[in-house]
Amino acid sequence: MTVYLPDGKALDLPEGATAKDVARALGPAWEREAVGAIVDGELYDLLKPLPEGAKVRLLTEKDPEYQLLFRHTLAHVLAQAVKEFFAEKGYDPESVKLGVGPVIEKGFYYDIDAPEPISDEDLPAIEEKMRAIIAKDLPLRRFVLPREVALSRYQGKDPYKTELILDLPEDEEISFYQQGDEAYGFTDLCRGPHVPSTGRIPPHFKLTHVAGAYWRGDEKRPMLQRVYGVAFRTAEELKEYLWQLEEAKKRDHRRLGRELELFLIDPMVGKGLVLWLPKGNVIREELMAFMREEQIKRGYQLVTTPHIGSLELYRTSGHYPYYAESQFPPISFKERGEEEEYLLKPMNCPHHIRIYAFKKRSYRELPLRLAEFGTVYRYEKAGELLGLTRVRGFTQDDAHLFCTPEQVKEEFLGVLDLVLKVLSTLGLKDYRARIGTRDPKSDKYVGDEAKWSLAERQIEEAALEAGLHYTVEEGDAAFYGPKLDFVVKDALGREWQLGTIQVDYNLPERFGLTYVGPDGAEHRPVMIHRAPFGSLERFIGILIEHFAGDFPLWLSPEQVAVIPVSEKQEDYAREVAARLRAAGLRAEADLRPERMQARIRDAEVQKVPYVLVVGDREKAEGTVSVRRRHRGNLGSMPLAAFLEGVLREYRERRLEPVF
RNA sequence: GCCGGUGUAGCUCAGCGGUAGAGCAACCGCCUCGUAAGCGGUAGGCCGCCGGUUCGAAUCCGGCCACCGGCUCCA
Repeated sequence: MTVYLPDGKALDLPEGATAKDVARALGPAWEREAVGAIVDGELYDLLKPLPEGAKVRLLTEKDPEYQLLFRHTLAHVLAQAVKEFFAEKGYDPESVKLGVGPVIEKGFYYDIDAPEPISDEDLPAIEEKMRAIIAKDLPLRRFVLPREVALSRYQGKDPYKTELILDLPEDEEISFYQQGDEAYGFTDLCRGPHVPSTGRIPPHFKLTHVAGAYWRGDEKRPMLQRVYGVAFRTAEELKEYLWQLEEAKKRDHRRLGRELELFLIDPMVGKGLVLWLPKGNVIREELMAFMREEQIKRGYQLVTTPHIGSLELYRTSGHYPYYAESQFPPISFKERGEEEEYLLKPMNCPHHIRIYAFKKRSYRELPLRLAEFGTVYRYEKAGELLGLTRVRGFTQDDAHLFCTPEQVKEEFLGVLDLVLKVLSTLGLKDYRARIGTRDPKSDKYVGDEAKWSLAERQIEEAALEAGLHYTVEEGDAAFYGPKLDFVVKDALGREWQLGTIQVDYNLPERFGLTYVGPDGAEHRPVMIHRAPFGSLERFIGILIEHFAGDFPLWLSPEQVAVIPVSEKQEDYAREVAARLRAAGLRAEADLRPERMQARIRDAEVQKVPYVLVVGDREKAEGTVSVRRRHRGNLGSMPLAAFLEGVLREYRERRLEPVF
């Protein structure tokens, strides 16, 4: 057979040759250094036979793909170590059954059905066994078995592997990787790729935690134990990762929320229910004021609707009983003889729809844009709740745009512009856009296929026109329509959906909405659901982590702290603070009987953007000594000059300080 | 909801069968101070809740609750 090297040179090799043979042909240095190969753009190890005519580029430990190889092998080493761990406890190694063990972002995991729970305390012992396996430098071998033989290895012993084999397509090769030999080693069903021997795994890895994980992600199936690990090429990378993890924990919005007194989640009030403290509420109010301004500029009208609605309303919309599992149960008065039942509102759209329907609408009124900071309640599963990012009661910056089919694209683009304005105003650059489409195999969607396709096409066209980078994810649509979501990661790498724009042809149909067109006939409007922040709770949670608590001036709960050097300047400090407040700023004089240094420190720790230190000199001259958060003393200036600058920073919602 | 872990003062944590501790915060007092913690004192606890084992439980066991890490779900 013939393969081609990156420089175009052909290499003749015997049939069934691997990248290892390529390395050998290139000389002893390559034979020693090679760990894998890129074959026709695909990552191969040294063990898998090359296809005829392949373009082969060998990889060494310097190539980034090396990480994928040894992380994958580490998963196998982990599995072997866990089997040994339980064997030592007196269990039959066969009683440790294996699910899947893939490579993930910074490392790997393996899903294991163990005879008894694995706890975090077991990890050091397992890790030690892994290091021993690596030290033995067990060579890896790849082999292929016919389906029947492969099945017989696992049937009656390991139901997970059996199922994996049964689910492989008929024409797929069933490969195994063996490290070591029959006497000492481990063999796993695996498509690879791997490093050529366990000794090629750098020792810079660490088992991090254990968690339950349903077999194949299905909550109706057994739960396996997932052991997670991280692994890097160098000790520095591992150290850096662990350091970053510590730093990320300091940004955690739950921690900062308490330290900065922003919000409280009190079990006595109820889990997943947020109490906004005065300081956190400032952030909410500022964000709402910002959104109100933007919406009014863009022709929205504001409405207010109640927190509950009749069950009939949600039966019509389809939210009930479709989402019954994640709703607080209906409020019923049947025992008092009243038939009517209510639902704590899980969505605002039905209320807004009824506002649309309250009178006959003309095409001249469209698009009609109804906006509301609507608080909704959803009964999220207890184990899902997380700080501000996953709660049971939250406020959406919700709006529904009712328009003609012809107006959909323009309206969608208008909303997209608003979402991007929100993201840029807050400096959120690290987001991804995701178009959620309908999964044709699922029956959770309402409405006919033609309308779905139309809506999906319109979203994609608008996204393309706006030059947005996006991914399309099938099955991520709402039950009534496809959507464009903006997704960000929190400090610990978890993804959260913030803004969303949804095109909906179905709810107008279900509610029988119409408008009178220029032709005098009745037509069906289209709805766009949208929430640029998504939920204020989640959005602020993400903002806290994004800024690490160092909010830009316009969002800072306390914007200026005035600190007199000693008691002698208290009157001046009070006067300065009063002038700032009169100008609309959030300013306080700190008159506590602490040393000036201590009060400055407190202001820093509380992340107040500006501290004005005033002593005898400032008092005499009518100036203030300006100190910027994290930057230190900037020197003195007239109070009027400071005020002018800081007001500009505030009103323009600047991310960067003026001083 | 499921698997594993953790609950000690407002916060961070020590104590892990024998009368409950520290630092910070709070409160009181002294110091009157020039850009990130001045000094001294006082008070603060059903050791998450309920039950069990024990002469004796913060400590061991069980149940419940809350939280943490994942999984599942997310209009």
